[in-house]
Amino acid sequence: MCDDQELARLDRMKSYRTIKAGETFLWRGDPLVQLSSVVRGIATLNKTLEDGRTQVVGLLLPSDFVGRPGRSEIGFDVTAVTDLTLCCFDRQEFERLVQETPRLAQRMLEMALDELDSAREWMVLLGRKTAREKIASFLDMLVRRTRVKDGQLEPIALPLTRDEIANFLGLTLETVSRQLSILRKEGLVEFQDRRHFVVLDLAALQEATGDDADGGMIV
Amino acid sequence: MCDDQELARLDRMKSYRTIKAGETFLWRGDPLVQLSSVVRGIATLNKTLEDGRTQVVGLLLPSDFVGRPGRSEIGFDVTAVTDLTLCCFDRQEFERLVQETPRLAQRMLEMALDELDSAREWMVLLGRKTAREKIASFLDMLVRRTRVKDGQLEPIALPLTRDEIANFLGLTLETVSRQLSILRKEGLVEFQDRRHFVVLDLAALQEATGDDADGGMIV
DNA sequence: CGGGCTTTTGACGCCGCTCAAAGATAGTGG
DNA sequence: CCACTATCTTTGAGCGGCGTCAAAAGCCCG
Repeated sequence: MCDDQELARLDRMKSYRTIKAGETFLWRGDPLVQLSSVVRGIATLNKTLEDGRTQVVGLLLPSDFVGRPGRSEIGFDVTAVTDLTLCCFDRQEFERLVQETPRLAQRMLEMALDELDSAREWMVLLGRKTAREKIASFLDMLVRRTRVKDGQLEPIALPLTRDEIANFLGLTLETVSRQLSILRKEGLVEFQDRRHFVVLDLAALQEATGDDADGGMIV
Repeated sequence: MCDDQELARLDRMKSYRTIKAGETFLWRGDPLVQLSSVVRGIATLNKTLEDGRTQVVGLLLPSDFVGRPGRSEIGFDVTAVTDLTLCCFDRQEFERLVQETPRLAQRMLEMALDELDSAREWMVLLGRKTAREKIASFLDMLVRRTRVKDGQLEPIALPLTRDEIANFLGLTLETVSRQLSILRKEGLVEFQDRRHFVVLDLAALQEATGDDADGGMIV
């Protein structure tokens, strides 16, 4: 994340923590005593309305930051989607480090602004896209994420259940399932099992996102 | 925004610009040469899909920042809702200033994280709330914003047209109009003209937002 | 007074939600 | 190895909220 003797100091104050899949380990409103960053696994930031409707407002992948310096309360529930390993720091000590380390603050700023851009792209999806476009956008995002490593048409992991995807896209799990079936029947994608798919027609998939050519997720 | 001799330096590099209501003055994809902050008026960050559907992804009020340091391209269209006055800085010079001024970076970080929290609250609204709840949430946000100054039940300005509200909430202008009429007929609010309203029953309005008691917009 | 714009209201249709049931899949214990 | 169960997923039928299309009403400004 940074490259200096600050790393050494970060090193001394860090500790590791593991969480089992499915567990919500930070709750909105609780005091925020530790910050952390994801080492391994996937987590989501969620908010639930009083009647139980849930929206995922952030997806945390390895290297992503959890919690926010300069705030004493947790703003959103955080749930482990898979088994999770975190690298934790004491919040106040970390804040002190940020104050004394200009480059760390700049790096944090950069990360926050990137997340803000992603959140805004996601707002377009939530507010204006159809179910089909939402699903296509979601798959396209996964493709862009994994394409870096893979050559081309490798099978891609679908890390979330239908229900979790629904809460991510502002849909119901039934609609997610139906739209995935439609894309499959149209030959855009193919499933080897329910958690792994291959893109057969990337152009058509991106066409189905509703975005203009370059306009995909920044994520 | 900051309090030192940096201010003096900021002062020397700043210039003012005015934009007329309705004008889109920054376009997605254009090179980002100037950063600015809103002095007077209201602007929106928008993204438009290829078929014309538009989503407002940010509301810019006086003191809010426009553009983002560390990126060379504009990420979203920016439109003046009212007549607008901006205070502009050269981007590269501002970035240099940020690098040399730790406290400025920390302040920018704080602002970015606050915006990120608002964006996430907004994602819940866009993804999960009904039209009625969206409208109630919007009015409630305006109330919270203006209540600071006013004692209590002063008339509140509705700065956007029905169409702009619709693009903000992920609705159509007709639905916005209908839901406002319903809230009016139910006696929760009263309109003196189409751009100014009074809240008659704040408890009922907040009940209608769908949030739990404390859970409103952070904005 | 007249023309353009915003807003309201109505009628209707469709997309996605709800309710329901059956089909996969994985994990567990006999 | 095979029930047996719990969980996840698929698919269907029906409905309702919100979008679409259309027209009328209110408002601003010349």
